[in-house]
Amino acid sequence: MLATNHCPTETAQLEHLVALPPRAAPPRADDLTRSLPEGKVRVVSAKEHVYREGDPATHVYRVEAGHVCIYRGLPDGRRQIVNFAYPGDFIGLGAIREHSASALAGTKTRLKSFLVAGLRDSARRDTNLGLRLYEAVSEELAAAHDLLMTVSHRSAGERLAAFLLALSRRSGRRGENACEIVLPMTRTDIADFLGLTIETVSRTFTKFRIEGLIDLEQCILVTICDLAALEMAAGNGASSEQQLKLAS
Amino acid sequence: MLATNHCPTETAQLEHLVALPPRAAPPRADDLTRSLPEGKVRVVSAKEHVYREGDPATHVYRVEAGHVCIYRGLPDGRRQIVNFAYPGDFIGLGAIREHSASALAGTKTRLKSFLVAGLRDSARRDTNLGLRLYEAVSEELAAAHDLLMTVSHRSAGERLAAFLLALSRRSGRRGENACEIVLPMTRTDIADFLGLTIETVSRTFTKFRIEGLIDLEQCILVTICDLAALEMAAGNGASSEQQLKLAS
DNA sequence: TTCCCTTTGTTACACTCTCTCACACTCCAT
DNA sequence: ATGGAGTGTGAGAGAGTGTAACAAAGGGAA
Repeated sequence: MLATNHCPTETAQLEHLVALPPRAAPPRADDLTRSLPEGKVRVVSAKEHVYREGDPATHVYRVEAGHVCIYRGLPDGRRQIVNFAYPGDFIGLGAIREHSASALAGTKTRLKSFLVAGLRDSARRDTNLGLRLYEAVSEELAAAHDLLMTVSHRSAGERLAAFLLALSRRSGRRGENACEIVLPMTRTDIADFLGLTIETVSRTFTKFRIEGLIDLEQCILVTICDLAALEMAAGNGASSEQQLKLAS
Repeated sequence: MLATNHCPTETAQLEHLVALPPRAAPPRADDLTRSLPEGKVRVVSAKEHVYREGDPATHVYRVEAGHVCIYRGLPDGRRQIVNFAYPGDFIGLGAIREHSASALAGTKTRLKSFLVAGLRDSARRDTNLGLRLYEAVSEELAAAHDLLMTVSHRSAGERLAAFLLALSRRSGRRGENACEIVLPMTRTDIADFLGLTIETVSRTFTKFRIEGLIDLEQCILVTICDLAALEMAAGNGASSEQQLKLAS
């Protein structure tokens, strides 16, 4: 094993990989904000919470740069990341009175914040906004069901493969290279997303590398070498219907 | 092991347990239907689909009697039940263009159907309906996250205990006896909901019975003997915050 | 009714995958 | 330099699975 891919605290590298160019512009602004007053900018540093489970849901946010982990926690420390929010994504939408999940900035993150009260007012005036909110949350629901399917019925290899493919598709959708995936999140985050341990994630990465499915550099840059084999490993043999989706 | 709890096809028994008395009336009609024209009745027999994944989302339904399993399927047969819809619950709400999950009647089921087109029209007129739809789906999203947490990070015992407690709370909310839980669904359904195998579900039921947490009769009637111990088994030691919720 | 067949549930045993624990290594910040 | 955070890898343990066999109940046919 000549694996010399060791990972630095990712802030430094990611600042220019993620934050620098908004590339293909905020790709799908969901045009949710068009009916809203301009949001206020909020900057959150790495490992800092945007909001916590149980906080009153006063604001929703759109990620402008960086990335945010949305997660649920158990008192004993176990946690489940339910989504990684990238630039252009909204967070906090599903909250009624209080947030049902926590939002933790993975890297230094810039957000636009919108008042929930204003959102509801606008929804009462603009009859279409309510429907758009409804559709946005419906998409999140579908993504949650995808993740549920993946986590509960798939092996470690299938989960990681599905995850990489989901990130690849997301990159593609954003006009980036779909074969070069930047992983701004740590192994711990990936493990908490896929319901595995970091050791299993690490081992599975290594396995994929040895089998020639992927290439790993600096442990944050994944290159997909054999897309077909990766899809096979994800269990998307015939029907590519059942793919892991990332609310994005 | 003198376990002689064997389960009949459940239709006969359930017809009078579930369908007969709407008991405490459709408990939370979500008042979603008040702004809608009266829905048409549709009756679906046991093991028949209400709709399938991929079907165009033309209707949403409210369950009147019986119960419906909402599930996602993998081509190889593995499936994940995402919710059990009971009388009063809406199904099909989260679909935008086409259904993202299938709905299978577990027992003979009576539904009221509502046209999606009509729903959207009404939402454009009644500014509050859109928001109520949004909130309904948001609740489903929170329930999906609960299930995700349960399935990915909890042991078999914790999962089953959390499931029984969720059903118990649901019964309580409906004004029924919270300690006598009727299980209209099969072991297979429970397994597919909790991400386990039927053998493990069966073994865990037996374990709980031996430990005196529950009593089993006819394998469809569960009596909670030791609520505190069951909550302990579910991992709800101190904070009872993290409970499995059933969208209901 | 009785018999047969299908469906559903229970239990035992061997096996497998993942987790747990342990330690080494790299890079970065102090 | 030193410590901390993040990652990679190995050995052993354990929870859950898969296979298989059996039991019980219901439905259908005669």
